[in-house]
Amino acid sequence: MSESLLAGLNPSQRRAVEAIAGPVLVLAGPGSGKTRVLTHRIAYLIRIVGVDPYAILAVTFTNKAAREMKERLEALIGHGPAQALTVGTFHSICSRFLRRDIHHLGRERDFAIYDSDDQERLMRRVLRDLNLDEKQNPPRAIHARISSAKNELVSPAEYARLNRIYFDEIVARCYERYQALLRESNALDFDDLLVETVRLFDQHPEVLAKYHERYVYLLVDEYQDTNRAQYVLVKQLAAKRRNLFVVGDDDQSVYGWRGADIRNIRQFEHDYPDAQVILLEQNYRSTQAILDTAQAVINAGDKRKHIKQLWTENGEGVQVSLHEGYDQDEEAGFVVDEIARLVATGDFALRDCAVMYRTNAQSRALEEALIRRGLRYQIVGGTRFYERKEIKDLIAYLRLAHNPYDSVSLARVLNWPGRGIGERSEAELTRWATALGVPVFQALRELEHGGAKPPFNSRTTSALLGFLALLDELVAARHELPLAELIDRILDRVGVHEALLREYGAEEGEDRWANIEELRTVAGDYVNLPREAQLPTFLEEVALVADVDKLDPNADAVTCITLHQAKGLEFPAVFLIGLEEGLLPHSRSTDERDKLEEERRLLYVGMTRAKQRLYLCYAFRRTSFGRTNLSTPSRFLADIPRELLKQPLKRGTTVMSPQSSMFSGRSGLGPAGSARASGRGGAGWSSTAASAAGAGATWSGGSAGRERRPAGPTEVSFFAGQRVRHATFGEGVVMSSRLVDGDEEVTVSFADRERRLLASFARLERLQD
DNA sequence: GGTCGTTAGATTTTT
DNA sequence: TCTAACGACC
Repeated sequence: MSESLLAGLNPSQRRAVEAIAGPVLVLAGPGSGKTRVLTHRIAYLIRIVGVDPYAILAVTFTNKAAREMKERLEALIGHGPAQALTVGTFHSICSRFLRRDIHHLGRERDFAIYDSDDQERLMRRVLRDLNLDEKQNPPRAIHARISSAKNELVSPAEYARLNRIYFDEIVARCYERYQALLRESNALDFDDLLVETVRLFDQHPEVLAKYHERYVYLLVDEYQDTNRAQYVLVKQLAAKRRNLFVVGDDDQSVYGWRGADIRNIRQFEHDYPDAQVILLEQNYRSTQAILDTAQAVINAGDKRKHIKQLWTENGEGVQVSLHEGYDQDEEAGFVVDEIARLVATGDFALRDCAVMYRTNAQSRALEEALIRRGLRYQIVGGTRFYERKEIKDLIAYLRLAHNPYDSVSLARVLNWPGRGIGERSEAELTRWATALGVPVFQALRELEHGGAKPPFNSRTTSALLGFLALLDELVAARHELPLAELIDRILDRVGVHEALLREYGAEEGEDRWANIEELRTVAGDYVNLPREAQLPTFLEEVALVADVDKLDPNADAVTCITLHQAKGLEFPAVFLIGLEEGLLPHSRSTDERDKLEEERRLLYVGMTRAKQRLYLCYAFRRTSFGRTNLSTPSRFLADIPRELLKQPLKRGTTVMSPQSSMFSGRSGLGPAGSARASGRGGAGWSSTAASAAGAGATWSGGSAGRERRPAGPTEVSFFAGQRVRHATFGEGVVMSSRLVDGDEEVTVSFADRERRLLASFARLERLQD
């Protein structure tokens, strides 16, 4: 047995599998077989060392990874033992712990889990309660601060103590109130799942001891993306046994914005001085050509402590391609054509191809091109199923059946479908509950008993009582019915179908109803669980599923996915699109070095997803927010030696300026390449708006024959500051000018206001100063 | 209290 | 370009 578990592992992987005791850090380059190491190590512990699977806890980054790990383990150790393992994300594992032990913190186990939408709604209520203006204090911004504070394990009291700017004082007050309302609603938000677990272990050593007793071996995947709270949690759990095995790659740390702290992995040896450190450098995924290109990008970044030298026996492979599209549509057209071509060769299936991008918005042009071409595809993310209004409304009813104190869900459906409880009455109800110091549900109960004098007229009162009766009925039904039937009861009793038809008309109403039916089908799968467990399990899974979890690897379809979600996946052919300044690196990440480096790693992650073919694409101009702008190729591209890239030249295409030797060679580029390239896009890419739009741009159309060349001017003829006269509007000053769809659009500030004019029509007269 | 039309703002990335 | 939120009306 030992043979088969270790066979086929390289010496480093083998060391990692066999390093049983004490802390171990595995720095695993992309495609170096870390999943294999994790699963084989677990199997090894069970089969060879004789560890009870019950004593093993493994943390993965997504539910999908957890599921796959379990599946692989089933093949290695059998169904029974695999089921006894604890495998999941930090959030799902914490949720499980808390369902069991949250009563030690004086709370109830039926808590609801608030997602970002719920969190924002609750924050709105907080602002209203505190009489703060939403415009001046954007709920999302405040919540973002609170979320970061939680990730850093900073409590409301501590936050208030930290003397800071005025805004923080507001945040502190909101934080306090926000937590109070969560508690009143018997709810936890995503961050609380971690924070409360840490607090539980901190305040109740006897509970932690129980977990110490149980979990002898800890494994954590994607350790580079852990935040402070997760770091502390791991430390708590590992404190006694110290059998902590973490796997990660600081080159793939891309969740800094979510509180992930790259130092957790970089300082592991400092935290655990006796740690064994194992580097996995052999890559089994990609061709050498892809690896070289990816390493050129990552090595041009900041210096790292452990520099991995990735290598592979996979052979050189096909050169990485670089492609400039005329605009996002042509870029998408190229990608789609190329996918069709790859598939036609018979070497690739649709499922082998993935297109990756920085922002979800980029998927639109792509989706259109795929539809036009008739290729099957699946888009990960975007408008998520569980975020659709009708789905969230139905789930709100389910959550109320589970926990009627859930104030966000209550407010959500209080008047849906409309039952005569308008905005006014809702506000009144909330204010009344706040005054009484009770949850809204409790306030409704007061109304029923005619206790404290309620501020409602008789019509509103009876509407509210009708709603309360409905809630009571659902809460009762929750104990009597299996999940699927509970849903049917809600749909029927609430009149969801009729409401949807009334609200959206026949066509859209039926579409939305189809979504409801889909949810109903999903719920049917829970019938195998004990009746009492069906609803809570369902709600928890709904709350904690990630989009990527639903990716179907068996569907024969092109995968469209953000770079973040692509982490951990691999595809034979990968297209990275939108490699432009402002997009990657994203414009909000260019002002800080750390953020910029994270963008670089993001590109690296994307590139290293590719097994055989990698295409790097950018567009010459791009429309966002309905405005078209010329774009500059990403500065990171300048870090790739030109000889590593193949630029598929197409008929009649000369890309950009004559010196489109694109890369001025790497000589002298050094690690500061990004710094040098900043602002102007790098010397090699002197395609600033002016030169690209100017004489140098000998662009003559996209791929074979698709004529998209602008017929109008190729460079702007008006400049900011210039004084002009218009026949109707009089004199004005040019604010800016740009090329749009073959014309020049000039923004001019006239006496009354600013106007956008097309140069070809406006006949602007240039005035001398 | 519900409906319609206008407008400002939005898009980083997500458990 | 698209959406949610707001204000004017019924």
